[in-house]
Amino acid sequence: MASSPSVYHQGKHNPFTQRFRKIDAIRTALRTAVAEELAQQTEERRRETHRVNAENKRRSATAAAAALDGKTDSSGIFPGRDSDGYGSEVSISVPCRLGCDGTASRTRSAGSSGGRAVSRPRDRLVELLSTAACVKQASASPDKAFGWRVDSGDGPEGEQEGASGVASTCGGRRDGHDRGPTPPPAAASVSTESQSVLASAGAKGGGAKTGVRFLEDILRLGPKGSRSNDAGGALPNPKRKSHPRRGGCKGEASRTQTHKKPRQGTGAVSGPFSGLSLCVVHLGSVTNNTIKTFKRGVCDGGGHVSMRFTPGDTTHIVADASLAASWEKLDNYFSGWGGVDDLDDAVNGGRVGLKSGMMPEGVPIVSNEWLSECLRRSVVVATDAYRLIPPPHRSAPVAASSAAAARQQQRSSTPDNQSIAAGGGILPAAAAAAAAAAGHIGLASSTRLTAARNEVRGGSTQGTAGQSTVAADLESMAVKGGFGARNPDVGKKRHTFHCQSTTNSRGHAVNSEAADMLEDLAKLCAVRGGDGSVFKERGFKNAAGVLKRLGVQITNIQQLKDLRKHEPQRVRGLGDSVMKELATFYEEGRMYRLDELEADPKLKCLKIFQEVGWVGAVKAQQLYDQGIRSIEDLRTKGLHLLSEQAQICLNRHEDITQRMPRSEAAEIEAVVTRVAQSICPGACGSYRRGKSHCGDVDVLIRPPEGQEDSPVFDDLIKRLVETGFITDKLTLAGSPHKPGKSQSFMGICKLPGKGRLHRRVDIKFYPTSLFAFAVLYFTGSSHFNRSMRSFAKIKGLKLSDKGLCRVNTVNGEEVHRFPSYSCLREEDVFTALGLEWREPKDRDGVQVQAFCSKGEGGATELSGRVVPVTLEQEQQHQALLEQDRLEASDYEDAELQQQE
DNA sequence: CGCCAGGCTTA
DNA sequence: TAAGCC
DNA sequence: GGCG
Ligand SMILES: O=c1ccn([C@H]2C[C@H](O)[C@@H](COP(=O)(O)OP(=O)(O)OP(=O)(O)O)O2)c(=O)[nH]1
Ligand SMILES: [Mg+2]
Repeated sequence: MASSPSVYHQGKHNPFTQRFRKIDAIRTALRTAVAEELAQQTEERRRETHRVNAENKRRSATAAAAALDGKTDSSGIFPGRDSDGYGSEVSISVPCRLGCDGTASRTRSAGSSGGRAVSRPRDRLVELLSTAACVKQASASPDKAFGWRVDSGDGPEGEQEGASGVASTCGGRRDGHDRGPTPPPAAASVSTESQSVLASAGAKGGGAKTGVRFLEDILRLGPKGSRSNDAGGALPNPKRKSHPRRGGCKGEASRTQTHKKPRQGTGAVSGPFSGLSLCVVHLGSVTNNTIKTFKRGVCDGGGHVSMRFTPGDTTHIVADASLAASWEKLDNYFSGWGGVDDLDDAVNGGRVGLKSGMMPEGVPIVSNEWLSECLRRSVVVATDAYRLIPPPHRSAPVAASSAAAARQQQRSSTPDNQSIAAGGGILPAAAAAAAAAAGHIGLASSTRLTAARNEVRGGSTQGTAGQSTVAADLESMAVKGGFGARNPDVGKKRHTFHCQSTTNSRGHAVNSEAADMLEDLAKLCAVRGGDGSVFKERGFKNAAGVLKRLGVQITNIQQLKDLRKHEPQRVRGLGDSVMKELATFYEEGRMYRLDELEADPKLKCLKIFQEVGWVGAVKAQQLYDQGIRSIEDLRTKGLHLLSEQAQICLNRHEDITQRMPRSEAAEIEAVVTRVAQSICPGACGSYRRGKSHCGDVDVLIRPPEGQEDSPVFDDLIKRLVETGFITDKLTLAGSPHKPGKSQSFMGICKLPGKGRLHRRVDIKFYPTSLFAFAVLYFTGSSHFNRSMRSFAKIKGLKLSDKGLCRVNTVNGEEVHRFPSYSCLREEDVFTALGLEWREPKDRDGVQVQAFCSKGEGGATELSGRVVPVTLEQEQQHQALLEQDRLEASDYEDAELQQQE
């Protein structure tokens, strides 16, 4: 039924925007004279700033040098320098508040000993984070390259002191073997960065192993398996029935094929490709459109093409040739994450082996070129020249930590939801501060947090749950098969899940083929860059979503045209441009624009380049212009063309382009929060939204109670670096700590032990007063954020991670900003905006609630009440309600708000 | 034809 | 200021 | 690219 057209996706289709602009002007006029004046001043200040900036620029190098003088920040990592005086005054003797367990005091001493050793934390950090050297070394010897230890001659005793101090504090139990049964082969050469870092750290005194032990201690997954907080680990997974997908494996693909294709019954046909049953891997340059083309050709020749692997049936696996270089991707692909952005098991209850489950031996893996050749010549060409051979050693995947991981697994939903009655929400800043001081910490004190976290959310176990379903027996196979083993908690099932893919019984399996193609189109728009590319990308993406959510299988362009005429709401977002593509799609199965873009070899390159972090459309084009054509080229001859961050990302490319299973994100979160003394709500981002796989881990840290200004963050990062957990720094902002300011670190980390991949991690710190805004922001999704901010905007407010402020604007330009409302809890922000609370899991761009809706595909019915499916609907609704009030009270509303 | 979130680092 | 990222 |  009522599908849920997204009112907001971009563009000013918001009916209230315009109207608001009028109000905007009026309101502005009505603001007090004081405000006006202030605004004026602000404007003046702004100009002044510009002037000064310009001047500074002129003084360029000299100025920069001058700015830096006095401090030792030669690396420039801490642009904040000492001028503010915080740097050298930071006390690190008490890094954080006491933990709740006995370890607190020990840790504390660790902190202080480290502090003593490093009398100038900032300089230390600078040194530790100095990547220039790392990068340089990296190209030389990748293995050790990223040892953070830049042996700038600084006090080695500082290092080791720190390290040994730390070690000793944890030394409560230090038994003999640290590393446990480390397989002898390659143990030395394979030593991870963290080890090497620690090794060098400890070399002078403690010995590497002590250091290593430290991290393991933090993790509590040392050899002895001493674990920590697990109490209710909730390991056993409720077995979940996977509803056998309905019918034929041929979703709509065949449907569309029916158009032109006389394609008839399967196997019986005898053609050049009869007997061929291909499993096509949707990765790399093999796109939806490619697959479609393959399908068309092979099916016509009597063969069969699927994206699923069917043991005993599949004769060949076809994958992008470039995957041979990064086998992890294939591995990951068959481990269960389809690459299909989490329709999410978190919601659907586990999609385990989306593609298949695992990958057995014996079936040849061939490059897509083979298939192209076959199609071109209409014969089955010999595969010899096209075989993709897996690397011989495929190390056994890490299974060790999975138990711990599982324990962590199910959290995500957070504390701060319990709605509070009235008064609680918005307080004047002063009152808020008082409240906070009085202990009324809105957003989850850590205890509250843990409690809340432990409650298992609906089907969230599924990461583990899903697979447990049928999985057992494949375990062995997984290991020897060499393929999808890496992720122990990913399901493996055999003949299960034959059909059926990304959606569950209900709703949106519909139109997915067209939708997928539109998404590819979106991607290519982004890759190509240029003016408005972001919006084109979103435009296509949005259109894809609209189509998927339509709830009706479209087989004919006329259907859409009719809808457009009679129920325009349902197809909002499908404009002329998209309709044109859809028309050809439904008529002949092609989107010309897509074909064209995909045929462009340059775009293929650009797309690949842009998979590297910090390489965007512009840089990619430059690289191309320089004759670079592949990642390999980039590595061999293009390094110097890349920014420092891009170089790092390139180095870690194969690892960090993989999304990680939720369980691993949980482990990473655990390390960070533990080192930080659990002063935090933990991971946000996709993790908090309950996704089964995360692109990175976004950890939020808050000040310990009563120590608003302790340098927790710097301390945390320092330790994570020393410990070898953080292997690379991408950006660091806001260090050293300044009261009331946020800080952030973006970098790369790696869990200890073999078989681990490097992962992207973002760590942020916000003062208590901003915390609610920070959690909201950092939890996302980005679409949700844009949407909410957009909503705030039409109400004359500006929402960001730094607060929610009333703003005065003139012609859309901000002219004055009032101080932020105070919101102590995430929920308060919703309230302040007049929006209903939304669980993190419901903050993904789209629908999602296949979860609660047992019943329908469209709007959700929950306890008799219709719940808006998208924020946009909510907005519209709210906006309508608000409209009158806004109009009526605009005047006083304006009054109501000024102090400054 | 203007707008599409807002803030931050790096070069 | 542009490019890139969250 | 879609919307108002
Ligand atoms: O353009 C953006 C990108 C991100 N964010 C916020 C929301 C997002 O959830 C959070 C973390 O960003 P990230 O890129 O990690 O996204 P994610 O939602 O965590 O997804 P992924 O699993 O890809 O990390 O930062 C934005 O507000 N705007
Ligand atoms: Mg993330």
